[in-house]
Amino acid sequence: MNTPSHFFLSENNIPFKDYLKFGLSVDCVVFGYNEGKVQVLLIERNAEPFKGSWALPGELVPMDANLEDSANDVLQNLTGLSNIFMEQFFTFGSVDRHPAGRVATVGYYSLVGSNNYRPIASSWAKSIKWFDIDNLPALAFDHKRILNKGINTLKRRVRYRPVGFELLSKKFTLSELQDLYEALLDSKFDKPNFRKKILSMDLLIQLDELQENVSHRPAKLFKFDESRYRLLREDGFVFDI
Amino acid sequence: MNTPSHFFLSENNIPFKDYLKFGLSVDCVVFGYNEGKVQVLLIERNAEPFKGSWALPGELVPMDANLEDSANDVLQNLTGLSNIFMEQFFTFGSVDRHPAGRVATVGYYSLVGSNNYRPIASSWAKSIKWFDIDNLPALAFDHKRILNKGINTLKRRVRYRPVGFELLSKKFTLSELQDLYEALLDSKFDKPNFRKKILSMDLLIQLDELQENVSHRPAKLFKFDESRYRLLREDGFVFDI
DNA sequence: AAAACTTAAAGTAAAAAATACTATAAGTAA
DNA sequence: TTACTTATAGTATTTTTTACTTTAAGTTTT
Repeated sequence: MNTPSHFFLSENNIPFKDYLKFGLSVDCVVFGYNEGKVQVLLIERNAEPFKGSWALPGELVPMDANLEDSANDVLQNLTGLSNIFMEQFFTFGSVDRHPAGRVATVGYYSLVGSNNYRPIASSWAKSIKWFDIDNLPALAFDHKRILNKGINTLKRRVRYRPVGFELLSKKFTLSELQDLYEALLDSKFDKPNFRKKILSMDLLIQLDELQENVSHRPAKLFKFDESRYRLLREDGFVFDI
Repeated sequence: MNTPSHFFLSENNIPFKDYLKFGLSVDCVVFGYNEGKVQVLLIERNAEPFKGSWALPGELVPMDANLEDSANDVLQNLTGLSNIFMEQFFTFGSVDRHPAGRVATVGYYSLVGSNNYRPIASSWAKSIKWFDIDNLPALAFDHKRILNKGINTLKRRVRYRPVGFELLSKKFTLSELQDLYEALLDSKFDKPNFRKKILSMDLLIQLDELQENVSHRPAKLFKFDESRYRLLREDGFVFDI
């Protein structure tokens, strides 16, 4: 552990092949949002080790797959969706984190719009379930640590990138958006001021539609203006809430 | 690549052992700061592949070493220093990124105070050299991409964490601090306003010492108040410049 | 030793942004 | 029609940011 290696293989006596003994996996923290609560999708393991425990969905990366492809596969199998927002956040590689060998795992988090998912109950997990992030079960491996890091990453990034929008349906009201941000940042905002701030960014498109089936004055629906966001970003604009 | 694995090994026919064929390495983006320029430490490779090319310092992670330990070793061998600020930023794992096998690499960046380093010229690299980040040579492997991602990470994080201080000597003047931030964020600040902003954070301790050997009025020296920063952070304070 | 020069550092005024609050609009339910 | 709920517009106050001016404290030049 004190001899540098792949640049100076001649200096030690360990052949390159002896370094190719790692496993590599991806684990996904899949966030959702429902009824004012931020949630995360967990599976109940159907295989040893930790059979029967709750765990993050993930897989060992196949030798011929890139990391993002592997993470996307996990999500696709879980939700039936592709093209979901997904971002790497940290890699966990402690020597003893996996009981069966040296396996490092790359953590991804993804955001699933509340009406857009359909968790697929399949044979490869005893069950799949959404958990509120403030009421989580015990988890297999070091998944608790991974999940916590994922939650912290989301809470930090949500302030400086418009990732929040990904958690809502395509069309949403400003109150829904505000509720989400209040849940994510655990704070309260003044309603008129929140409106002003969001609208002044010029990132929302107001639709010619109103909320339906509500027992009060219906709110206008908006959608996120993604192309405009890209444009603004090129000019150095930083989303900030 | 379409069959999830380490949770449901029974479902496919690939034994666990066949997944343990990855190499894992760490690569370090070591930042320094000198004469108004942000710099990075590169080595000239002394082994195949890419012998003679410039590259990021790194090593294959030994089977019994944690990632951070491995990254620390690299830095220790390179600079003779331990306890340097160091943070993981991204993991690169494309199928074909290493010509000799499937090797994923975890990127770390570290910040070295300008008077604190002594790059160690040793046998394990033909040479070691600081490069200004706006004047970089071609690099081995996918190290250009790793380096760019490291630079972008630094430039983003420097706004919200007081990492900038790590790049200066323990004692510094406000003008030096301002120059550094101007270099990192590539912008100019008004001097009196910069002073006010920094001092109002209450994160600096003013020393009873003045700058020396300057041909003009000497400035007061300050140091970063780390314990106070930790305290403030617990109360939810976020450094922001 | 005085004058010129350079950078540090304090102060002040105007502009902009964030915050707190009030008023009105537009729907449903009784 | 009235009460009720939430949306949305508007306004006034406070705080923060930005731009600029002045003074201080050293070195160098003549």
